Amino acid sequence: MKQSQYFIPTLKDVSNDVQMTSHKLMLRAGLMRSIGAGIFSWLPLGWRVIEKIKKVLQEEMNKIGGQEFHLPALNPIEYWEETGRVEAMGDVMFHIKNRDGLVLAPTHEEIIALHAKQHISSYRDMPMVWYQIQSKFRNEPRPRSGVLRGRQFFMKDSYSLDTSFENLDISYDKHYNAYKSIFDRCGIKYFIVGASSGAMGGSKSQEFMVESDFGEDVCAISDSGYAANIEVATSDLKAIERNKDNFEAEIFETPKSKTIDDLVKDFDLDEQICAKSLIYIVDKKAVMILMRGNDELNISKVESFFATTDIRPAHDEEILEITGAKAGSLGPINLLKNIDVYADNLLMNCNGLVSGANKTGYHYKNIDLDRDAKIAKYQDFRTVQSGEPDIIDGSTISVVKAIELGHIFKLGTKYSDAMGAKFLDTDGKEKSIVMGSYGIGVERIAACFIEQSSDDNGIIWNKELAPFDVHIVGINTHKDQTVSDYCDELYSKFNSENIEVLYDDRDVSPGFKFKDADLIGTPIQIIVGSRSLKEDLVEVKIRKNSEKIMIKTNKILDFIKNN
RNA sequence: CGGAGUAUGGCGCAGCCCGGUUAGCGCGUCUGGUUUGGGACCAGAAGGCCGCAGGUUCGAAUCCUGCUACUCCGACCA
Repeated sequence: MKQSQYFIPTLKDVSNDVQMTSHKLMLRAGLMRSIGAGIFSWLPLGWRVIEKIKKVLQEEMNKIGGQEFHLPALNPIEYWEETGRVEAMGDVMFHIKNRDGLVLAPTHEEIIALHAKQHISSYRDMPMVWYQIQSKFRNEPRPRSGVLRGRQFFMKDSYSLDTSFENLDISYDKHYNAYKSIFDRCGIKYFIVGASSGAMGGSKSQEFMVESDFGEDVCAISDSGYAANIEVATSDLKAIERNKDNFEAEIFETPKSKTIDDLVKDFDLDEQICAKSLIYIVDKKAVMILMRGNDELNISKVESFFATTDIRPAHDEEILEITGAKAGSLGPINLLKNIDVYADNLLMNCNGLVSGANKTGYHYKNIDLDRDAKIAKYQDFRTVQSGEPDIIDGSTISVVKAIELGHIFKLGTKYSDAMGAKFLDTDGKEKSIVMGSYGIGVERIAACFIEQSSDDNGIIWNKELAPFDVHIVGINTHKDQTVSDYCDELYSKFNSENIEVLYDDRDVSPGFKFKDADLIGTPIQIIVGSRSLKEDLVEVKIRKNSEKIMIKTNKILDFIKNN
């Protein structure tokens, strides 16, 4: 591609609003432009990068037997009603206003299950891996950080269809390995965490994560290799030990202590033994959850424990009605209404606890959960924090922010049951197809790569994702005929050898070309100037380390082929 | 959805508090000339209903009200 005829609108600077390095560089290098919150145009150079990513995705998916589809973004809502996801998706799904019954698909489990129902009827028809790389639409409440969270974005989504959960394990493992190959080939540093399945449903799920301050996920990782999304992360902290002395529970006045912090300060107590009592409305039913005073409730764990997302904190009036006290004085003893009380594992069989008395301005001390309270179940409800020992070998956990690049799910039969996607098994019995679903954010690969591979001058592409293999920088091509002749010759030679080449033949000063070349960041630049050309040499600049190599003009093609 | 901020030629910004000539600056663009190995220089030129709608005022980019868009923070902790 000759740069004088190619649209690469590079910029010297971008608005101060743009925070993320990758976002800045995508704009500056002329890869992409935003036309609204979470909506982007890919410009020719950026589109080449997206195409490179797609190629890696296609090759690795094809290797595990994937078959590429292209499913419509416009979906009849009826299929979404069948699986109950119109409600589950809520505002996230776009609804078409001037044509009843159409939505924009945020994902494609329903349509896959539909086609499976239409045409998969025997165990002989499986396994299948169906995938696509296609635009997804999600009405994100707050798009952010450039292409990281958009309202329209590309997703590589694939779906496995199997005859049994054992075979689902095989398809899942194939995807797991394919995803590793994909991110390895892209040259991205990532880690894999166990995750919550959330609204998708199903059993096991894992996420492929890139550590970044701009990430929206929080993960617990340690040197031993422990890695889990904070939603499901656990640590090896032990429950508080029982005191030998076991005094009678005793009520005491705490008029000024509204929070655990107040209580600790006002009465010089250990924060650990001040149990906090949280009232939640789960599936319209009130429950109390007891936590150590210094612990944070993990709402994802609550969701998966109760197997529902219909969870909210109780309102003040509800709290008063249920407990007989205002928030700040709640506890497991003397509740007004008979509700189930759950407690975090770290409080298991504890005594000597301090907690509210369900009488505004009063607390109990010396509470023995075994003796004084009725705990429906002890469960892990807490959020892991940095510094805690992990469950592998006690290595210290760090809690880091991360960007979710990919997510793989064992869905099971949730969607096939709902849509009636069944098959006849070897035993002649009708069974539901067992599904898995697997997604990768295409733009996020580009963004994460740039986050990890750039310097002050611009992007540093690797071979796999680079929009072009080489960039010929012709010095004074418009003044020096020998330079432009040689560049032209090199350019057509590369083209005939299928080496993807960008040739800067513009009539601009050398400095300008150097700056743009570094910003665009192809792995190799070939700098052609009259001085070196007189000695039959050209200069090769390796972008990643700025190494400069002088090469004989007749050897340059071999050099590029071998690098 | 809660909070904060921003909106001024193509891009990046100043001006606004404290209303008052013709709304500035840098980059980019166009013309001519000089330049050419790390974003050249000189001269000239084009390009703005100062986000939208109301209001206050003799007079509004500037003050007030409403709306819209965008950006950032937050959406367990009783």
